[in-house]
Amino acid sequence: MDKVSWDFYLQDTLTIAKELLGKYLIRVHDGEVLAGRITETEAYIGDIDKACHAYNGKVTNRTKILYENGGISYVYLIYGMYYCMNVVTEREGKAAAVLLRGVSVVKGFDKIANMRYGLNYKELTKVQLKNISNGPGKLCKCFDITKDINGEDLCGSKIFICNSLEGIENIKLNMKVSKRIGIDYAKEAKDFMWRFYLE
DNA sequence: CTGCCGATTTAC
DNA sequence: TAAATCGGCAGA
Repeated sequence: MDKVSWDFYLQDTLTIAKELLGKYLIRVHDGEVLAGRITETEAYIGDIDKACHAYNGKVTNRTKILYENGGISYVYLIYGMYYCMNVVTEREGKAAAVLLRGVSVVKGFDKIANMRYGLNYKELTKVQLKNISNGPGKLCKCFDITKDINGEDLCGSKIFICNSLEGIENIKLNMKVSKRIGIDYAKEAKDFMWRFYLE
């Protein structure tokens, strides 16, 4: 496995958000390898972004992790019932991250189907297949990403990202750019074109 | 301590 | 279109 190295995460956040598309999120769960190809991301940059939890230098127990050196995870609970996973980016002192909004499953099908729906992969309906991991809360459920993954080293062995996977073809698809989702409260920042996805 | 609210999902 | 559901955060 061609694991992404620590220095990748110190780059500019928008660059990382785009570069993450097509890479593979790997989760090692009870010794089993689960993998998904990243298809959708969003950037959050504290300095200028009212939608960022650490906007304008805000530091709380939850957000302090966003100020650390890139290369760790930031997982938080939203709406009382779903987790969202972010990749912390840039150098220590700058609060920024990339939210993972969608992946397509490439490895660990049965385990993931069971985690998500309590079914075997072959039992899933067309609709369930289509919607299995196409949202931030959904992919966290698929990969069992909860708050005990918060702060996890992305160069460690529990969860990390790879450029390529053995036996998996790297498909090249077109990248699209748009406004971010679900942040209507964020004034002018809601219109930033910081969402990136593969067709 | 109280009360509001959200980087979502799903079912009605 | 609305309900589910709870931790973080601000204000008192």
